[in-house]
Amino acid sequence: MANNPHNQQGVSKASTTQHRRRGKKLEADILDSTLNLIKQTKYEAITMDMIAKHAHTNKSVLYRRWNSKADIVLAALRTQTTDLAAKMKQIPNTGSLEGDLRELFDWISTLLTSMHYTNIIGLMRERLGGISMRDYFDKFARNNFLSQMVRTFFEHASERGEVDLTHFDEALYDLPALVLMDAFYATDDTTIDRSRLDHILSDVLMPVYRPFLTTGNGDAK
Amino acid sequence: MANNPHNQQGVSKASTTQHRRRGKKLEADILDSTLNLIKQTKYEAITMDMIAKHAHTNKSVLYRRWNSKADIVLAALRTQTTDLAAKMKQIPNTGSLEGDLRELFDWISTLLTSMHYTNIIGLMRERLGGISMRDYFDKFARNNFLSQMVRTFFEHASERGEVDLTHFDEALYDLPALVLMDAFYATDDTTIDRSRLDHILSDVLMPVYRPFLTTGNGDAK
DNA sequence: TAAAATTAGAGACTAAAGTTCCTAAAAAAT
DNA sequence: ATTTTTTAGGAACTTTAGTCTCTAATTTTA
Repeated sequence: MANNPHNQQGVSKASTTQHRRRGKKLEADILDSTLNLIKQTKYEAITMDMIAKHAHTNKSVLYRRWNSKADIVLAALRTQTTDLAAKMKQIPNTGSLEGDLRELFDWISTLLTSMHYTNIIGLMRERLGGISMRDYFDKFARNNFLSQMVRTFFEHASERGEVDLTHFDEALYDLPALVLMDAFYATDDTTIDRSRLDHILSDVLMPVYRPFLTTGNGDAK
Repeated sequence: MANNPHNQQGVSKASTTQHRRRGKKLEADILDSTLNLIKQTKYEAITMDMIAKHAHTNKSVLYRRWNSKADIVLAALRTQTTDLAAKMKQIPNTGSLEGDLRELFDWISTLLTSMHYTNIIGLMRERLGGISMRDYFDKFARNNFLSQMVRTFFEHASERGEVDLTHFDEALYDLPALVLMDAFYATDDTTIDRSRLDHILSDVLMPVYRPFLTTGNGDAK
């Protein structure tokens, strides 16, 4: 009772207790710290204690909010992608399926090359190498904005009569996500640059989608 | 010197030292044990000590041969797939691309439904949930026999003049592996049955590949 | 067949994820 | 303003992957 280790009587309160953050503010700070760490260090090299220390908090605080290291890192990354998705504001509507897709790819390219995101491929390949398949599929590959957006493009194209979806299987909406994922993971290139994305769109995806276009009559060029 | 814990003088040697296995024999036993374990328990619940104990050996023996838990489990699974790949003996050559693909899918179906492999999807989705993307891509998705075989089918088809590969991108050889992987991981179904595989081949892959067929003249049905 | 080189097996050790329990701030309720 | 509820933060603890070292069995070499 007499000497509680916390009552170092007289020592300026600045160094002892700095106004505890809680709720959203604390959470935002933690994710921000995590993001900073993942920009500098690869996933495997980051420890939960590091994240906690970096955010001036404690491991138990982290586990109260997220279930695993993968969860917290993915959550941190998602703040960024949803941020940028919001910036993209309205869904592309150029009047043609290919135009819409190209705008989406432009945007991905911007996302990847913009200052903040140059490392995102490195991130995915090197730093997120330890993230499990299950996590990846659950949280990124399916039901993500990418596949959603592609689906919307096709719906618009269908309304315009540009495309015939009679024999178009649902699975084909996920193709861009799958092929991009493949490109991110299965290559040794350090960067996925603009030309690489162009290649994927022009030579892989469009050839797949083109046969579903109803260019004038029955068969395309 | 007098009482070395190992010299329990007189105790039948059967219980003390049972002829140490080494080399290939030991390795085969370990992989076999691992396979047995993964059939019963999910990946995350298996420990290296369990594997070692199960194979009546020691953890250090495991790490002498494989670099990680993922490695040893993948190695164990691969013994099975390469086993079956060997049984498949010659590459399908039915005279048509679709026929060849269908035979490959038949074979995958057999693999998945045969006694030994009913659990392989559960394995992939539940028990291998902890395997990293990187490991997966490096060791399964790319440069695997599946993509290789698809490539061969297309080469044969090209030789027959059945298909025109001028604008066919390399990435499309990997499509079956990617789509199957997606099906394995991103669904909540317990089984990938025959009809599911049929659907993937008929409604997803064939529509993608068909436009490259040179059925008679320039454009197909 | 004895000596030398390998390699299995036992077990201690390290590091980091994830858990638990406790104390003390901060916020909400009275 | 005081009590109650919630939640942050500290720290010890458990588990398991992965490392390291030592001893003894097996194989190879001479």
